[in-house]
Parts: sequence; C-alpha cells; structure tokens
Amino acid sequence: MASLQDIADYVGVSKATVSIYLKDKNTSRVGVSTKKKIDEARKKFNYRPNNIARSLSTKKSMSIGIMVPFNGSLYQSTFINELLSGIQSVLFPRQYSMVFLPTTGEDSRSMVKNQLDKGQGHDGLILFGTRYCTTEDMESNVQELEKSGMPFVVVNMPQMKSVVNQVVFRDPPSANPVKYLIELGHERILLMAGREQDSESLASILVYKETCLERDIPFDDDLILWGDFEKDSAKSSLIQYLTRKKLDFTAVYCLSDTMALGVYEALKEHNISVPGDISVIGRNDSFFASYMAPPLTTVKRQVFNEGKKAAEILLNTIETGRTGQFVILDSSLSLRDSTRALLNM
Amino acid sequence: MASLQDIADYVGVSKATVSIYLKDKNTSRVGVSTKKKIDEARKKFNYRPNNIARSLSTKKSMSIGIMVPFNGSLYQSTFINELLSGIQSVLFPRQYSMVFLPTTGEDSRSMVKNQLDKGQGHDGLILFGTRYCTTEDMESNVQELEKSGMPFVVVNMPQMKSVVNQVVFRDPPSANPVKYLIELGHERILLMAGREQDSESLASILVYKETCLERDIPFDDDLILWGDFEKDSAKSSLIQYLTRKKLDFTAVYCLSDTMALGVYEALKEHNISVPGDISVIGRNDSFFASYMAPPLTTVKRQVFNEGKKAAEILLNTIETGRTGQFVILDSSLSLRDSTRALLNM
DNA sequence: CTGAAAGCGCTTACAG
DNA sequence: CTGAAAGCGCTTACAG
Repeated sequence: MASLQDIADYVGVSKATVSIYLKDKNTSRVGVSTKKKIDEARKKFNYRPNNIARSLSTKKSMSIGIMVPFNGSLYQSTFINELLSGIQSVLFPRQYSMVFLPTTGEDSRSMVKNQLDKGQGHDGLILFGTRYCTTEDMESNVQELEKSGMPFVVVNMPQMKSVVNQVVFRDPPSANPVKYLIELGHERILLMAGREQDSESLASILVYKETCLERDIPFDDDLILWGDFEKDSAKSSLIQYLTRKKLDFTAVYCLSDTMALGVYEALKEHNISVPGDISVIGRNDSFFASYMAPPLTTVKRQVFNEGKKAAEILLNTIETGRTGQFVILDSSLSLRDSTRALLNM
Repeated sequence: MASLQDIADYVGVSKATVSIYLKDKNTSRVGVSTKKKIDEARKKFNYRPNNIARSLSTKKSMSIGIMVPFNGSLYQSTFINELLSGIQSVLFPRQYSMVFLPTTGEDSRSMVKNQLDKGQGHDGLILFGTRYCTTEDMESNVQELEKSGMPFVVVNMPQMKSVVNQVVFRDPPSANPVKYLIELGHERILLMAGREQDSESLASILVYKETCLERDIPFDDDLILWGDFEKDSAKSSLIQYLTRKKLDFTAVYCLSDTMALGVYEALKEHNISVPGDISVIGRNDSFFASYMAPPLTTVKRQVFNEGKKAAEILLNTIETGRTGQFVILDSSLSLRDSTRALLNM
C-alpha cells in the first residue's frame, strides 16, 4: 500500500504539502499545478491515508468502543440491537465508527477489563449493563472505566453511585405492570424474571413486592420464576411450574418480550388460552410484540432513545470535557390483547 | 493517560524493557525485581498500552472493518444481524474487534468509497451486498476493494466476475419455493420482491420465470410486487394489489420473512385466511418465522453460517495471503403451516 | 507557495 | 539482564 511519502516522492514535493492538500482541497498553501499532480498520483497509487497513523498523530480516532459484557451473540438480542441502532443513529452521521470490542473472560468484570485493554485509543467508550452483571459488578465496571480516564457513558444500568455519564430507564407508576394487573383483578401474578442475581430482576422483584404490599396482596416467593431472558429458558421454566403445581395464577409478567414468546408457547402446549385463562405482559415493546398471537401487552421502554441519548452525551463530553450528564427515560404501558380484566372481581 | 515512557521513567528503565515485559510476563530479558517495579508502576498509573500506537508499529490492528452499504439502521434487520452474529462467532474468540464503518453517501458506491477511506488501517474488510446494490454496483464495489489491496471477503452477493474471497447463498431445486408451490397445485403465485433493481430480486424473478416455463405455467408480470424488503412496504404493496384487482392468486412468495409479516397483516385486514385461501412462503428462516400465526413456511438460508465462513476465510487470507476462496451455502425449505395443497388439482 | 523536523506511543532489531 | 535508536505513517507548528 502506498504511503504519503510515495505520493510526495512521485510528485516531487514534501509529505507536508500532500497531507495539507488532502485534508483541505481548497488550501491556498499548495499551487494549482501541484494540486493536479497530487490528484494524479493519488489516483495512480490508489492512495488512501492510513487512519491508524493519522489517529496517532491527531490523538483522535473518530471511533467509539462498544463494551457489551455478554458472552454470546450480540446482534441476536432485540433489546441490544435497538440500543445499538440508537447509538448508530448519532454516531454515523458524525462520521464515527462503532468498534465492538471482543468479549473474553468468564464473568462481566474480566470481560470489561479485557475490553478496556483493547479499547485504548478510541475517542470514547459506551458500556452496557447486561444480564451477566450484578449491581456490584456494574459499580465495579464503572469504576474501572473511571480509572481509565477515558470519556464514557453507561447504558442499561440502574443509577450508579458515582456521578458519571449515564442514561437510565425508569418505570413510572403508570407503567407498573403489576399495578395494572392488580387493577384488572389479578392477584396471583407470576413474575418471569431473568437470573437470580442480575440487577434488573432484583429491582423488578422489589417493585413487585412493594406493589403487592400497597394493595394488600399476599406475596408468594413461588411466583418468581427464572427465565434467563431467553425464550426457551422461560418456556421450560414455566412448563416446570405447570407440571409441578396447579394453574394457581391468572397472569404472568415477563421481564422481556422474548421470554413472553416462551411463555406463549408453554401455555399453548398446555391448552391454556391467552388472555382467556391467563393474561401476559412483556417488557421492552420489541418489534415482534405486536405480531404475536395475541398481540402482546408490554412495558414500552425507550430503548432506541437510550442509545441515541447515550451517544449524544458521549460526543458532548468528548468535545467539551464535561461529564456527569444524567438522563432518565420513562417507560409507558403498550396495551394490546394479551391482558384482560377478571370478571369475578 | 500514562504512556510507556511514564512507566519507564518511574521505574528507571527503558521503554523497551517495559514493552517487552508487558507483552511477555515470562521473558528472561527482564529481572525479577524490575518486573515487580513495573507491575507496581502499571498499577499506580493504571497504565494500558495505546493500541493505536501499537498497531502502527506492528502493522496489525486486530480489527476487521465491516462495510454495509445501507442507509439506515443496521442491527434492525434480522438478516444482517444473523450474518453479523456468524462473523462475531469467529472474530471475538480470536480477539478481533468488529469495526462498523459509518455509511455516508446516497448510493451504495459512494458509501463504499467513503467506508474504504475510513477502513484503511484495519487488518481486513467484510463487504456486504444490500438491497441498495444493483449487480453492477456490487461488481464496482468489489473492484474498489481489489484496488485497495486490503484483504477482504464478500457476503450476500451473487457470484462475482472476479475471483475474490466470497461466500454465496444458493437455492438448489429442492429449495425452490415456486416449484414447491406449483407442485402443491398453485398456478397464480404472487412474488413479493424487493426493489426494482436490486440484485437479489432480479435473480429471483429469473428463477421464477424459468420455473413457470418448465411447468408450462403462464407468467404474468402483474404478479411481481415490490415490497422493499420491509414489512410495511410489503403490506401496502399487497393492499394496493388487492384493492386494484381481484383475489386472482392463491399463493405469495416473499423474498424475506419480514415482508411476509406485512403480507400476513394485509391478508388479515382483508379477511383472507392463511393458508386456507392463500399460501405464503418467506425467505431466510428468521427467528420469528416460527412464532407467526400460522408458523411460516420459508426458504432457510444459512445466514449465520455465511457470516462464520466469511470471517474464517478472511482471517485465513490475512494469515496466509491466499485469496480467491469461494464457498457455496445451499438453502433448504423449512415447511411449516402457511402453505397447503390446493384440493381442486 | 513549500520544506525540514519534531512528535504521536508503541515495537523491534541491534548492540553490549 | 538492559539501553539507544530507528521506524510505523501520518500531522502540525515553524521557518523561509
């Protein structure tokens, strides 16, 4: 591959001249005839500047590192994909590349450390919270980024202790699906949670309990199921419950639409109708929620928007140095056909 | 951010010593006590090597540029996401980053050129064919990459004229949905194609015509609809057809499952039953195809596998220099409940 | 209108 | 066991 030096030699001029002309075609620093010769040489050698070298020199890489501590296929999670789309929507128009750092390691902490090693040299970092992270993991990961001194922003995490760039989801009371179900007359509500320690499940269980308490609904630990945020896990988790126990609930709230997919399948296999026998609520309002049969009622989170805001915030701190930007995005309930009021209220 | 020089100064040793120790902890080149001091300094400064500088020096970036000439959300297309997952499955374990180059420009050719500018410095490139590419665009884009001299591989394109790293999809006769439908007794088959000029639609129309010819089924141009590979476009395209004309067909073959989603909706709104009145076939076997109501019969392409093979091939040419690797991946028919044999055969 | 030189932060022979 | 130096391919003052 040709270098700037090759072009300069060919034209009989210095690297500086070529470099300056290439970055600004209208520069008055270079004469017209020289410009022509450079253009010619550029064509002849099919020359393109080496961005690595440029980055080292300018200390600007025009790239953002994406850190998703998740041991498996990214791009396979509807939720992550929507977040990524939001990020892309601001990064690409401003000419930034999105760099997905490889995930190696067993737990989220080591993944983040490894990614941080690979991430050195980018202009900024976007750190995801995932199902593999306990709240403590997240705090620790954020600290790690703080120590690195790089500009960064954090998505899909609860509010962190330290003041960092962060955009968080919040469910206002009006988007509390447990409250909504109780108001429809449901009392025995299954909660299809993720994993026993992930931050999001813990928070949701808390809200669940509080809501029951407020309404004088007895809380039953057995009603918490673990579906690992996957369709198949949720399915088998529910099937296990159904074979072990009676149909002693009237609704199920899933912490992701993907798990609702599995819940639908499990119920179908047991000839239990939605919403006739059981009401189902999902979470995220993924694109397929409205295609399900019946269309799924779900907690709509501003997923795309979270990605968008995060990217905006990050570019802002890259430009201004200002950090500690904090944005809250409220959820709402998307009512569709998978829930119904109980008649015998 | 601390540099190698800072560490070296602190320890009272040369950059070389620190560099060598950091890359190989077991080196005999550095004394035990020096090693300890370096470790200490590394902790103190929270030092991590700058990968940009390392890349420039080693001429190896451990990153692969992904070029998707597509003006819109990546990560929102089930098809692209599956391809990406396949790529990730080989790149991440081998410690390569995936770099998504920003797409700017109107047409696919300018997008690719711009991406090529940004892509300089990566170890290799993966070029996608998209709905925005005519076959001529693709040939031109591939030529552009050839001229760049960088290792690359091409996915989701028909076989190119030039011998390049490429993995292509192929529908063997057994996976020809038109043939299958004809054998079920269908004669008037709607083809929900993409855009008027995209390479894939053109190829599919060709196969469609040939298949009709073989079976002595008259071909009717009106049966070709354009759905732009999107749910909503396909939906409105079909609705338009239904209001303009009679229900003069018995089956529709969609060039993507996503468009089948729209076709389902359009038919539902017209109270046309699937497969009772109309049989529907999709393409790709996207994850949601089996959740549709009724579950969608579809042409299963080895999408994940294409990504995987492509990445393997690319790493291979990066290591060996060998290029022109060509892999064919055959489709098959995933039979589900959206198709039925016509009784009055 | 243009060139020589320093510098970005690493790695890698080379020399001792 | 360790250091000095060159080099990767750019950009950017500085000087003329």
